[in-house]
Amino acid sequence: MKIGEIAKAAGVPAKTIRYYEEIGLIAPADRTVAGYRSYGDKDLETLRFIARARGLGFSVAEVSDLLALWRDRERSSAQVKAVAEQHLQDMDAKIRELQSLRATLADLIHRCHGDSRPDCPILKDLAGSGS
Amino acid sequence: MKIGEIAKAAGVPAKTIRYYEEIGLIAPADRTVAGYRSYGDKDLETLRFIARARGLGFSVAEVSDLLALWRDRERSSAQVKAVAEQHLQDMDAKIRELQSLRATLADLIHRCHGDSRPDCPILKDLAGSGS
DNA sequence: CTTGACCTTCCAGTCACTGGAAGGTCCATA
DNA sequence: TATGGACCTTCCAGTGACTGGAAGGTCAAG
Repeated sequence: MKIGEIAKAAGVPAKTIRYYEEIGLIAPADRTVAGYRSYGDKDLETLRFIARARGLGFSVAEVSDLLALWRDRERSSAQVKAVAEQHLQDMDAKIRELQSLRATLADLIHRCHGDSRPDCPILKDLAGSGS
Repeated sequence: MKIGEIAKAAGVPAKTIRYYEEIGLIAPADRTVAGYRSYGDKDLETLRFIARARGLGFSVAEVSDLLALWRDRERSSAQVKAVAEQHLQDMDAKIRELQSLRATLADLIHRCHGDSRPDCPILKDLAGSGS
């Protein structure tokens, strides 16, 4: 496969694949005589793995760890679980933070009548007179 | 005030204040004879406003809009509310997305026994054999 | 007069791409 | 055989919102 084909098959832009190669997430691809990158089915599997892991919000560094674990027949599932659980904790922290901010903002919006008059609790609060 | 003082007072790093000036979020500061930036109480209020709005998750561009509205005595509260509501919708979308990913990940983790054996549903799913 | 804390500018790096320019390759059609 | 268009290549720059660090200027205290 050339890069455009594998890109379509894996659902990852060709540019991103070159980028992954550049940062060492994937191995440098074989080249045709003309210098075109050439991929096989294994590369497609790898890219799909990466795409799924990124889609779950794992960072590229985490994906790199997961890839190594994936390729290691000797790994323990505990190792994988540890990476996933760390990520879950990060997600939970982020969700909690967003929910807390959301609640504050929703309250501010609720208290703003939103008409043609200039008086606005949102600005008041941001200016520091609110709390 | 010099930049270090206002930075401490506003709870914003001096570097960030210079950055805000550079991108035009705040006006260029007055300078002392020696070339040091010099700030007054109004600048402190502005920086605090910015810090609070950024803390609520507004982007710098949104903060810029809110600042303009804040300084405009003729603005309607409806204008402010519109900016805030847009941001609330963005936050809601992000929270929903994170929660959905979190649920998928939590399920995967739950199904992984996490012992010394290599068998792991997390990797299986990422490899595409899971769904 | 020196020390150390502050200030200045400028350049580079973060993260994970994305866009675009300039040029090479390949294949089908006129 | 020429040519057009779709593909490929590399390299450089930009995104958002900072952050770190180097090299050098300024100021007050001791």
